[in-house]
Amino acid sequence: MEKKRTTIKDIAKELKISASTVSRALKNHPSLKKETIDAVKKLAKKRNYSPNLLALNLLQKKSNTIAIIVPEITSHFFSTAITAIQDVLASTEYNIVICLSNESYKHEVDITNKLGRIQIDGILISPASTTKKFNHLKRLQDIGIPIVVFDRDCKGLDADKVLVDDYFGAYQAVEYLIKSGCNRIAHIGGAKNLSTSFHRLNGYLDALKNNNIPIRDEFIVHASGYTIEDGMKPAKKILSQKQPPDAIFTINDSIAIAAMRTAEKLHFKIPEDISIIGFDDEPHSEHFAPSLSTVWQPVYSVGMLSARILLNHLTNKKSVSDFRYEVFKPELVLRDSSKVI
Amino acid sequence: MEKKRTTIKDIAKELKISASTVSRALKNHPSLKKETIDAVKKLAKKRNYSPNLLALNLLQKKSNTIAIIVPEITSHFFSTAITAIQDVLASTEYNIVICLSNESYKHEVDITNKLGRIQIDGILISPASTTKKFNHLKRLQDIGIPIVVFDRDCKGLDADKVLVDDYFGAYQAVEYLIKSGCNRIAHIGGAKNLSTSFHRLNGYLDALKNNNIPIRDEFIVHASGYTIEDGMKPAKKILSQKQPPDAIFTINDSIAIAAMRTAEKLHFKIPEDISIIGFDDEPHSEHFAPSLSTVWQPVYSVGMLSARILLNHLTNKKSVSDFRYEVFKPELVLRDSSKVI
DNA sequence: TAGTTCAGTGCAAACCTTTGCATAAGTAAA
DNA sequence: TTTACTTATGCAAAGGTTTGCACTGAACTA
Repeated sequence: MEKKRTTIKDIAKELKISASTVSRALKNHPSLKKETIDAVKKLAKKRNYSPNLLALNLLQKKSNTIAIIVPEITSHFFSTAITAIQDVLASTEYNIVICLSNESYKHEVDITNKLGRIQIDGILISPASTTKKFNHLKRLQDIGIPIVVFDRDCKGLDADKVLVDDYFGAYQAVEYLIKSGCNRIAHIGGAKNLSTSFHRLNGYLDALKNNNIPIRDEFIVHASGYTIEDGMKPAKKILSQKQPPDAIFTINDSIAIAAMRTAEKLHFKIPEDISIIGFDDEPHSEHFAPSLSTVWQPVYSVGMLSARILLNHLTNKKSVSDFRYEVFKPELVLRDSSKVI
Repeated sequence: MEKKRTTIKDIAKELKISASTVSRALKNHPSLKKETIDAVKKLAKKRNYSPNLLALNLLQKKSNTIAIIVPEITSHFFSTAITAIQDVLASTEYNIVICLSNESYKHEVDITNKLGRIQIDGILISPASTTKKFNHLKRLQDIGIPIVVFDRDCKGLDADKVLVDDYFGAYQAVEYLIKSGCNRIAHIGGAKNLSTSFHRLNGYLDALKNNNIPIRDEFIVHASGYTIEDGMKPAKKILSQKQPPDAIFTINDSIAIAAMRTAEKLHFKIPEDISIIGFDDEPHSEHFAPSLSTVWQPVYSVGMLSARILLNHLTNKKSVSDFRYEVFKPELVLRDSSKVI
């Protein structure tokens, strides 16, 4: 039933020459007779020959494959980052495997083990929110696999890093809220040990401090995930207080939607009674009711640069210990969910 | 610098036994002495041995890898489908490569060629909108690679198929519009040769016909892509006619947003002056202004079933010629962008 | 004692390709 | 005619693992 794939040996046998000659002919080796080369190429085409990459991989001890490890792909951020990476890598000979950790440390470890076994060439990773140790990544570095960390930092791991200045983004957003007259500003944060959450929280805190606004613990809540659904409970908790806030800065746009919907249900007017600013600037955020003020991130650039850095490592193996640390600046995008100054 | 990976040979040499014995010991071969097995396992653990999958792949002539080929991953539909597939495949020994065709036939062909070379085990595909011929897929089937087509049909290709009843979804939506009193119903469609666009268009047409509503060519426009941006021009074209429609049924939710925004700009009231129904039911669609009526698709189920069918083919190789054809029913979800009956 | 059986292990081939070195035939120079 | 060199090609090893078959030595049977 299944046709057997044509191999170099088949061609060699049919042409009554050796496999090595066939191999060289296909590569236009200069010391071969032109007729031999032509004959081989002709037959190769006729037999629809394509090299068995598996054999090559074994020979070269590399799989020509790059892995991307991300917590999920349903959010705009990661799907866009992956698209950017793919766009850069498409023109190279590398295959791409995309692995979803599902925000689980255990999954992530399993994945990295698997990747080690198939002799992956390089890794681009944004760690799971539950990942606190990075031994699994160090192990891979130890056997010579270059790793580029993007968006979510791996504190303590020496590797190339392409990040976004989350602190700056948060600071800008909260400072704007203050300037627009808000002084009871709440924050719905994300998973606590994520660098992104951490820096956004700090940006929020510092903006308050530097403007002499008291920090209230009851105004800081953490969402358990990143979907609208995940934002509902924290939003309710914040908004149903006796003395509710007059602004909310959220960890991402979906949580911001949750906050907006909850605010509406509780008869707050946006932005008159309460301003809301998100983070990410998803393509849809402009079209919510009201349109969402948010912090735009240069996702595509993050993805592209990460891929380029990895590619660089793979091409010139020399500068292994020389890690790059790149930080992109996000931008505040003002729309109708926040007051005009 | 780079530590060399421990191989079976290394262990054999150190223990002064043969590589075959080591191989068997690691697999608990019954004819081996218990002490041998223990000794091997102990050393293997100490040396942090992990099998070289590249060698195994070559031996077994398969890569233990399944490929997913999709046009893009930034939309909710495909990212969710992929997540579903990944969820099913995570517990198996298969690796997953995700390939983006970028809606380009040429890309798709390049991808399939590449996949053939790395001896992929199976493929899940939703073809690009520009793909009309399927020889590239047939070629892979010919060398024994099972293919499961999902969501977007490949007309003329014999393969397993997991689809959504787009005709039914469209018919339901348009019939509802008619029942709610609309009789000048427009349609913004998608890429013309996609099965999904085709069936949704037909559902639209038949609903009109069966209710004796004349079909107007000026009410049928095709968008060039699937983003909000792509929907702006078609929406404007339809809405700026002297005798504009009183309802629009769009190929997806993003185009529906474009229609809503355009309608608002032209001072139509939704749904009083014009009803709008989309397709997909993205997580955000509930939160637009107004919340969007749309057709929900069982994406996750589509992904899961596709993966299961492929897995089945890989486990019991026997029933190769027995293709499955599964169609899921979508569901109309009514919100505020359409009138209440 | 010779023959049989069996546990335990090793050999070598196979998977496919690449590549350094060797070899063959042929040509040109001495 | 011999030497030296060129041109064109082949041999064999390497990469890591699996597996059918063969082998060794010991224990047992007749």
